[in-house]
Amino acid sequence: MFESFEAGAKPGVTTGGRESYDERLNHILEAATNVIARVGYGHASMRAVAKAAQVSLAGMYHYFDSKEKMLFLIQFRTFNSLLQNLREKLHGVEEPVEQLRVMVRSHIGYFATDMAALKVCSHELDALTGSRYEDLRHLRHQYYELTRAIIERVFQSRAPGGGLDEHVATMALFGTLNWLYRWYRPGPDYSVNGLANQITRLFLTGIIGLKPAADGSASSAES
Amino acid sequence: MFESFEAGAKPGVTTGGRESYDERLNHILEAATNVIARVGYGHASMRAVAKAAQVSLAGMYHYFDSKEKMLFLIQFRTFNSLLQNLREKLHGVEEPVEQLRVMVRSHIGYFATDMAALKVCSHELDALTGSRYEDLRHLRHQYYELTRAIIERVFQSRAPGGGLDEHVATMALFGTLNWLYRWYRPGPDYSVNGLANQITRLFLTGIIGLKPAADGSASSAES
DNA sequence: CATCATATCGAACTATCGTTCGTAACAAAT
DNA sequence: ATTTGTTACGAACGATAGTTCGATATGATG
Repeated sequence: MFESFEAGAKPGVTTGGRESYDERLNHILEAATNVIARVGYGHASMRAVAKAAQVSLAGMYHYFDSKEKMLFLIQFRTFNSLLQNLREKLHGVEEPVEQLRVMVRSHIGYFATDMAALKVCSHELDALTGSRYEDLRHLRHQYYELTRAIIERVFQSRAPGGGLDEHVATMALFGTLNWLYRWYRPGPDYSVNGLANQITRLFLTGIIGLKPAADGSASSAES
Repeated sequence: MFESFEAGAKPGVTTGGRESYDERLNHILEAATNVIARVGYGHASMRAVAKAAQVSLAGMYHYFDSKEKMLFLIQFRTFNSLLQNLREKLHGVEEPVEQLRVMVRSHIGYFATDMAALKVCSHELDALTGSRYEDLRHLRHQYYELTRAIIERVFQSRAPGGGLDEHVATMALFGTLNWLYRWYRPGPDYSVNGLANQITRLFLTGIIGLKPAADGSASSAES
């Protein structure tokens, strides 16, 4: 289904250089991520990426065939670790509301760790084409299904027959989370956990709803 | 404060042609909006816009100095009418919760009317530079302040001392609304009013909160 | 009719884009 | 030492980008 995004074309490991093949590729992709996050994929020239990565222009084409493949690698790796990250943190958590809190905190935490990568994944969704677009869509769909399943369990356990559309609710949450890159900068004002608690609570009970009981979620500050 | 975005450089009205200057400009901007919404500002070439508007490439530069100015005109006009639209619909509505409902319905309704324009305004926010960016930021800020004031009134009237951050709540709502262009297509499944009611309710009372009784009538959320 | 500003266009200019080619440096293997 | 495959780069290519220029057509004005 997926093309293996690095095996196959991957050359033998070079032990002599200071960096291995994978390390070098990561280094270039990281620089590319920052450039794309700053100026957008369309205006991010390969020359600018090469300069940021301190590699020659032609030298980059040793690691990927094209600019679009470069973007694909960035998005694929980011979405993969985002998904894997969420699955790990969800492990052992059974309570639906707590699963939702874990999901929100995981997403915001990942965003805080690598803002540039998540911005590229949120903002440049349509830049890929053909099979590369489909592969990414498949990954995104897994993330969507995981989240929607949590929301459905919250519905069933807390508000059966509530009348809210699960798809609308899920997309509303993704909208809130994917819009973070436009305004949220982690810092003392809004810590990751504090913001995650606020958004979770907002999504659960709204701006005039009751505060959910339990949970060590202090309203103004977090632990 | 603003540069008048059409006066000053506006030539005299030509009465002879089939279209006036303004009509012609609108026609070109409309075509440009559709192209940019489809392929993104970075990949939308002036040649593609010219072809879509059925104008020669050079002929477009009679209506604006540059590609960036073209994008500015699109965003400026869209945000202006979005803002004016909201102010009109808010006229005479006093109840905070109803004001919020009007705001959400107005935004979604505008989106349904001109999806391409609102997509361009949501997605190409950073493509402008310098004073043009500042002018747009000022407009967006007005829209933000208007919405935030409504949210604050809802807080005060329904959930005083609730502990939620107004800025977070406002940006969460904008995230939900600005993300619509990625998934929402108006139709029989989700009508504008239906979706607006769902999102308003979700924002007010969350996915497990109480359903607010009917419409503007007070739903006692205390206890 | 002559004049003038507006409106429009074909063609070309310059810059920059993504990409490729030929080649040199280097490490490991023969 | 020679071969081989990987890594890296300077230079250039063809395509396309935004923009400009000069000319033409047109309707209004005197």
